[in-house]
Amino acid sequence: MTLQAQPELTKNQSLVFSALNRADGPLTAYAILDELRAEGFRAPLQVYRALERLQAYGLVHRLESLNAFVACSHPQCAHQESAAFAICEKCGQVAEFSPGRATDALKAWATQTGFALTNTTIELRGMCRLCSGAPAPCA
Amino acid sequence: MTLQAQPELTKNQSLVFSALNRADGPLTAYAILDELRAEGFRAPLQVYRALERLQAYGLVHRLESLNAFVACSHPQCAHQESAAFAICEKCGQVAEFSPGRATDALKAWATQTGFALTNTTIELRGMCRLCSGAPAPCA
DNA sequence: CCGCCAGACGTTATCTTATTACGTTATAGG
DNA sequence: CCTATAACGTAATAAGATAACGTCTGGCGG
Ligand SMILES: [Zn+2]
Ligand SMILES: [Zn+2]
Ligand SMILES: [Zn+2]
Ligand SMILES: [Zn+2]
Repeated sequence: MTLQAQPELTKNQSLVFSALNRADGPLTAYAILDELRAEGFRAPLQVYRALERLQAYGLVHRLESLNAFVACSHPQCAHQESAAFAICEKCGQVAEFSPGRATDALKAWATQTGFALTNTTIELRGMCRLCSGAPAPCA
Repeated sequence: MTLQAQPELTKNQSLVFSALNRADGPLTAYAILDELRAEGFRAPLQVYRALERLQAYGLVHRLESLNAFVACSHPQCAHQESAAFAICEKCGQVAEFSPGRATDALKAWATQTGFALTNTTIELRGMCRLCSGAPAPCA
């Protein structure tokens, strides 16, 4: 994770960050690009460059299993602890949580094995409470 | 995961599976394709179709953070338990292990939250024992 | 003030990864 | 034999990510 200090965001970084915050779920880089064409974005690299910084600042997470990005749910805590995500396959909602005990278990494995752990990806797939409780898509 | 019963493999499935077993690390779909051009493979879809089945049979895993695939390290056990992977960023080796306690913790979170969990992705990044112990790349 | 550097930016082209669409072949059941 | 199903072959295209280049800015030493 190795979080970087966070200077003030540049214009492009702010635009990308606010696009992610407006969205009610994860966005792909190209979806962000389309969101921001009105603001003058023209090329994927503008999005990827901003995302790279935002991730380094801990404001944005990448969902590996979706090739998509979400704004951090609790940026204030800068959650040094690795984050985990529960992705609803019905409605697309993503819940971010802190997998304290799971991370501890993985760290223990790493220590035992001699693996120098720098980063952990945890992504859960399934259905959120609302979607699994009712047949209709959740609000 | 929902593992499927495993009938005998088709020719293409066998070829893809053996390519993954020959490799000493994960392969991308296109790397597999190149491996198998000599055997008559011509198009990505031949690889993706075989991978799809092999994953369903539990013989192959996809590494989400690499967009790559590995043969299962212990296919005999059909590890209903979700697998976890430790990826060395120096030498590229991948170690598969059973994250029992971590999975338990994630299941507990899901139960508490009302999330109907079907699948868990756990991928660790860092350096393997050999690479972090010695400056030279590990054997 | 001037020259220089580093960081952000813009643009194009290209590369990698994955899927859609459609037609063919092999095979098992009735 | 007829037909349904699964696997296969091929071409085209979509989706995701990066390389390579040049420009523009603001800060700083001289
Ligand atoms: Zn977060
Ligand atoms: Zn849902
Ligand atoms: Zn396995
Ligand atoms: Zn290594």
